[in-house]
Amino acid sequence: MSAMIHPDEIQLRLARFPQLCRQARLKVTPQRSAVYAMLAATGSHPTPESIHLAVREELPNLSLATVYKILDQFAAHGLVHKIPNPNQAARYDARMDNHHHTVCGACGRIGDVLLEPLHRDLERLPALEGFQISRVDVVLRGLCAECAATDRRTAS
Amino acid sequence: MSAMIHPDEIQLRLARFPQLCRQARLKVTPQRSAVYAMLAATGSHPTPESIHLAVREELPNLSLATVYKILDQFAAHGLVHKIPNPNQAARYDARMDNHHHTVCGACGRIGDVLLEPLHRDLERLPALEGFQISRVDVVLRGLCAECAATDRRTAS
DNA sequence: TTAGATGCAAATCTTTTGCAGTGCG
DNA sequence: CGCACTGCAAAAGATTTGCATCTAA
Repeated sequence: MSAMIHPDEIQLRLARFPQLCRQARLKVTPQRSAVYAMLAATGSHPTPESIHLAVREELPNLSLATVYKILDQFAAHGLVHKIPNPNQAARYDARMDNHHHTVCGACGRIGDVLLEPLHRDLERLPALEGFQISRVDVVLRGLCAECAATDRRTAS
Repeated sequence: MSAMIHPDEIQLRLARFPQLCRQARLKVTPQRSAVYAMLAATGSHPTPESIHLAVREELPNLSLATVYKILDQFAAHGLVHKIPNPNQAARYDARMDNHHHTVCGACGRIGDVLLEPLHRDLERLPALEGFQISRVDVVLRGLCAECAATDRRTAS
């Protein structure tokens, strides 16, 4: 379930970064570059905490508060995707296509699912009564294949 | 968008409450009854805080921690539905049919949307790779009809 | 040059926990 | 009567904020 990312894809994202910042009127700082690079390179969905930990190896003075600020700005300007997580640290990723998430209730792992057709269907729902959709978040909760297997074995 | 609830529907839910508790092996306490009654009677999606405030008029000693415990248990046993809200207090409702939510980015109001067909479609997605769905949360973010109108008027 | 960014520490907000006392079944 | 429940206060996270200092453009 955890996506492996093509080196080419990473390069593509990094190359686009300065331009994305300019569009968002954000200055290109070492901190922002490092955070973005870390996110662009991973297929996992790290928390601000773990992003901080990882980027700190390169920028030892980077503060957690700054990571939060940077992630918020990135999310607000559409550079990254924020996955709010009930009563736990939020998760972030740098994929910006329309994809959604599976959350395993046992191991907590977050996976990606493509649900492209969903958006088209949703936009013409009469039940929306004039609501203008700007983002659709779909979270599928349950058990990932592995935990489901363990569960079956452990079941009383 | 905010649902008006039939008095009959409220009665139906309340009548079912003791039975639901027994199934969940939860004792029927005044606190639990009051919290459930409050949720069953409202079409809004109150926070633990506002539930506490409302129920306190009837049970002045009710503590917020208890409200949290009760809501968690209710949600765990399927008596109510928890809507986790990014970096804000969670919201709860007592409707347990398969419905989803719109969140207005301007006024914060939460509305209900019925997306019954969605579940059937999701369950047979190959992309899930063995993931067992137990709950689907769909959150449509954007602007409600009223805020969208205001927005258009206020736009630069 | 200067508006915007950063780092630190303290504050805030939501939710959880420990524990003694209480009450439902 | 016993175990589950409650209330209180204190703790635990996650995230935000104030402010002095820096730095990208």
